[in-house]
Amino acid sequence: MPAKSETLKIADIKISCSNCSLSELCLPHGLSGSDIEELDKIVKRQHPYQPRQHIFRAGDQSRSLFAVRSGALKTYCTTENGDEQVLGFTLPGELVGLDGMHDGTYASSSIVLETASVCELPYERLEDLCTSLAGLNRQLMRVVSKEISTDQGMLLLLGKRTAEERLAAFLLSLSSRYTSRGLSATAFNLPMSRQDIGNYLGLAIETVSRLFAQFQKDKLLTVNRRQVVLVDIARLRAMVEGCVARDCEADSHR
Amino acid sequence: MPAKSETLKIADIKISCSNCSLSELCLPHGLSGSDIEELDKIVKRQHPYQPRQHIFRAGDQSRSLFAVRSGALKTYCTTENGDEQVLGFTLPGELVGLDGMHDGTYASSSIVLETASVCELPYERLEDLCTSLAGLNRQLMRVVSKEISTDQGMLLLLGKRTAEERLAAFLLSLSSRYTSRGLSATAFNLPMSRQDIGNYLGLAIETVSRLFAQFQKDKLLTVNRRQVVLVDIARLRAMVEGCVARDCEADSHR
DNA sequence: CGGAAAGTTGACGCGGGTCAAGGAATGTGG
DNA sequence: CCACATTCCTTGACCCGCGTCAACTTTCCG
Repeated sequence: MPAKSETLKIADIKISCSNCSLSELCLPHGLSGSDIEELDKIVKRQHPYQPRQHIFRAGDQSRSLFAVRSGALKTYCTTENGDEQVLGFTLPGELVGLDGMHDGTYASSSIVLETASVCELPYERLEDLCTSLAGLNRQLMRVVSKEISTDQGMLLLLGKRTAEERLAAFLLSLSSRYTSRGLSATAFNLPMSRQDIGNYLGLAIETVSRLFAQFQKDKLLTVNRRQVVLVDIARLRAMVEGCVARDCEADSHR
Repeated sequence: MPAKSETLKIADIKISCSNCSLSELCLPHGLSGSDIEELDKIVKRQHPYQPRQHIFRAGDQSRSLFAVRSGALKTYCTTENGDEQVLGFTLPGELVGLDGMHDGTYASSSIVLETASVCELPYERLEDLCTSLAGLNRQLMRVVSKEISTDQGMLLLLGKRTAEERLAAFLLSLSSRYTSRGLSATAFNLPMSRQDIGNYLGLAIETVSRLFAQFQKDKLLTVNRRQVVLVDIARLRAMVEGCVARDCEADSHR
């Protein structure tokens, strides 16, 4: 299919790390212009992935990191029982596949929730580039280190917080992530189902549904299926007040 | 105190990465002999830390990774409310401080549970070394990536598992970690209090205590304060059967 | 020896899981 | 464009796992 590769080339001309609006959130953050161009050379860009397509699955040979340019992903793993644990949601500018570097296979799976454009970064070429660009190496470590901090924040949430606090924290996290992408802090669409939210927060789907209803009754937000408008962010913040780790509020500053 | 630095020098002669029995679990894993010697040169080794001493605290300027050579650490963070979430326990051969690399301060605190010898690895020198030793860079990524997988395993445990399953999984994890350090898989001392265990597993201290009693009644183990003997590992395994992620059982293979 | 910290055990109650039923939105084939 | 199925979401009723409170014992340490 020769037409396909031509389409790809045309796309490549238009899209690069240097003109990507997300570069400040993504790997290029803090790199010099020429370093970004080097990085850009190893990025593979493909046709958009459709909902329910997998970027990779747990157990697959792991060869690449993936940066999301648009859309939304869900990362999860599966137990031998067959039940699923949602590990996180990936928004534009964020990376997935970090957990595949330690033993050659991915430990989790990543599936598309909303049609997504994704940049693929082969480990091997990334590694080579890291030896020549110290800044890239440092930035990669930062991203990975931040991932660890985020996961540890989730441990706190799951270990200590009530259902109410968990949902409030979840909504505020989404809100601040949308904000740093230039979107509304108060009105957004949830890319994921109640099922996914409940699974992620360690709650039954019915509990999530009831909490949305209760939050609406309490005039904290309005919600209609996946459309959410946060009405009283201050009170939502108050609910999770003192529930986030000190010196760990990375999400809210960036 | 000139005698002090002499003591250190003598210790340095005796202890190095190349003769460390933990090198296979630690950063040197997979490195060549000469690479290990390079790594060894940047390691700072200090006097043992005593129980209740901090290796670092959340919010401190972060400058180093730390590798535990003996003893045991607890890593935790604190909310603004003042309550604590235990994030993990560090045994010999394991690293702490990975979460400090992304913004120059540690996101968590690390405190000594049992008198510990610790090797300090300054980020800056480690970074330099990574550009010349590709193997070290790769190994560092592996360690970090594994940390992410481990944390995500905990998310599953906290999100989906009953109190019983959590404690069983915790004991089995300790058992396998002791095994890979050449210690008994069945008889060991817990380096941490019931408080710490409960906090880590998202359970009340009373629940932990009751579960130990119940496990003992069920002939799964014997326990006397911190001395534990796992009597029926097979049944303990059965309890967490299907509760661990597929393709994620890193702990049990190494 | 005295006080504190750590651990155990029992009684009780609530947060949130489970089960069940039904409505609303979306997809599918005729 | 409609009938039907399916998925997603909501709401109510029930109840159990585990947190909370309290009392007591044992160990630790100055």
